[in-house]
Amino acid sequence: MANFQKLTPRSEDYSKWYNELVVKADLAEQSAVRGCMVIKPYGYAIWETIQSELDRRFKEQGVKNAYFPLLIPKSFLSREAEHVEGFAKECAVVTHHRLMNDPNGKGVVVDPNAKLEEELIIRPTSETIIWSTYKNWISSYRDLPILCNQWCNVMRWEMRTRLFLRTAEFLWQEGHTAHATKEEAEDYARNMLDVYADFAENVMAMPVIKGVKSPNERFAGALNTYCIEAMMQDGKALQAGTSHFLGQNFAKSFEVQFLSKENKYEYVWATSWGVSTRLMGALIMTHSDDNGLVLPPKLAPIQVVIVPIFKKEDDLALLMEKLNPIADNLKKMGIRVQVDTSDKATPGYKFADYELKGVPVRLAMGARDLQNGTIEIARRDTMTKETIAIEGIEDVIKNLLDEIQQNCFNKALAYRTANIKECDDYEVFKKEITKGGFLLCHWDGTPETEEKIKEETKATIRCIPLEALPGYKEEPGKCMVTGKPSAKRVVFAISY
RNA sequence: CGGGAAGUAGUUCAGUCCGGUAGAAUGCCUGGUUUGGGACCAGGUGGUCGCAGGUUCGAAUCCUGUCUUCCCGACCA
Repeated sequence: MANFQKLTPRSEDYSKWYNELVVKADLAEQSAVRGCMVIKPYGYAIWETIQSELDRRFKEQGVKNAYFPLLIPKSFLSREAEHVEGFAKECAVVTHHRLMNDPNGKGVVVDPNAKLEEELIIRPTSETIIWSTYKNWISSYRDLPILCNQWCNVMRWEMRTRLFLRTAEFLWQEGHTAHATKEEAEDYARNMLDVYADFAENVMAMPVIKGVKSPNERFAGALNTYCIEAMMQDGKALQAGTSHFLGQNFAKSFEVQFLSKENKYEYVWATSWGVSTRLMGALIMTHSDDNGLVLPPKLAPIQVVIVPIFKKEDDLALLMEKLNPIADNLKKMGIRVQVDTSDKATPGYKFADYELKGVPVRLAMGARDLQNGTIEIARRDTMTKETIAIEGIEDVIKNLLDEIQQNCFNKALAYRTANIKECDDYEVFKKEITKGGFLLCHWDGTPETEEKIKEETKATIRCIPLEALPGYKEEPGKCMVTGKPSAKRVVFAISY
């Protein structure tokens, strides 16, 4: 244990161990550029898996990928009043297009003669540039719907950043759709929420609550914002994905009209939806433990690692005679396998290192196993291991991966269930909310009450659930603050 | 932008109060012994002490200024 420098989380100081874990796990680090992050290769491999799984689901919905410009003319952003209000405070602005040698001989300076006539904004989101483009793509009802998505980076100059959860630059996908009718657009926004929820629960093994944002928390320029909310291991809420029904706001701002079957000009209806590298933060904070990352198998870049334990080259050769066929069979079954034959680290070091990286299943074989015809199989989620016969190991592993995937989800769901309570008394609420977890409360539906609660407790309405949570009934009641009537309970929590 | 803290080896930090040869652990390199849970021994590499002034025979240490980072608020996917 001599070399094992502090990885152990001080659970009460979650963000600190989280940073430590991530850096140690070779996922990402903060770069010299304020608040931007460097995602290291192993971390990026996780992001690539997220991308490919989501992309497949988008395409099933008829979505096509496209790419739009990084720089947005300042005037575009100001076309939609609420939108600019929401983003103006966090925009990076390009003002010049050239550098020159410093006349005083100190490196380079901005050339004052290269000032742009109109400043350009580095996209914080692409609604405006995309809608200015859609104007040229749409003239008839036959052009609709347009279902586009782009994978890109965006920049929001936040006051304070937090690795993965709120970096100045982040990677994401943003979908932007245009529809002929209100109903179709609303359905689409709602439908995308289901795609996100399905991905979160079945791929990331992260239970989420599907809901609607209150007007206060709504996206700038949207009529309705759907979201999925997840609970992290410290009881705080994290918004993991959003889908917005934008109405005709952007169509009107950018003059996007189409000629209907009835030969009338109408404004198109819009949606936008996105998830970001924040999902990587969600992944880590949902499943990881004191030993490092825990990855659900469907997202693990390495699903099975095989570690031969040997002293000499000859021993390794004997072991590989047994291990190579296993590795080959697993690969044929579509399982991502890595065999670590390196002699540069001891087995103990390798074990700990793959645990840090969250590899779901580890196989180890040494001289002892070779004699007995056995192999050691260890699972990351429970940190248990057993020695079993080599025969039929492939099927055991396949089943085990499924079981681990399910167990990750069950564990997270059990934690969430244990930390959700109903609350009808505001004084009790004030105390309970500081302990973390979600509180289901009645709310009178007014922004004033929500604002008051936020000021007094820092808690916000995470969402108004679309359906009753498992084990709860949807029923009317009275607002816990004002006593006014409420149709159903909403989810309150402290959020990231 | 308010309130706090910190900048010293690749990394984590000690040394600063009370000025006097630049330190530890870890990492990295070499050699040997090891290898079933982050091995051990020996040797080696590695720092304009954030930057700029000032005080002093002498500054990592004292003084002034400045820059940067982190934490807590306001803002947010």
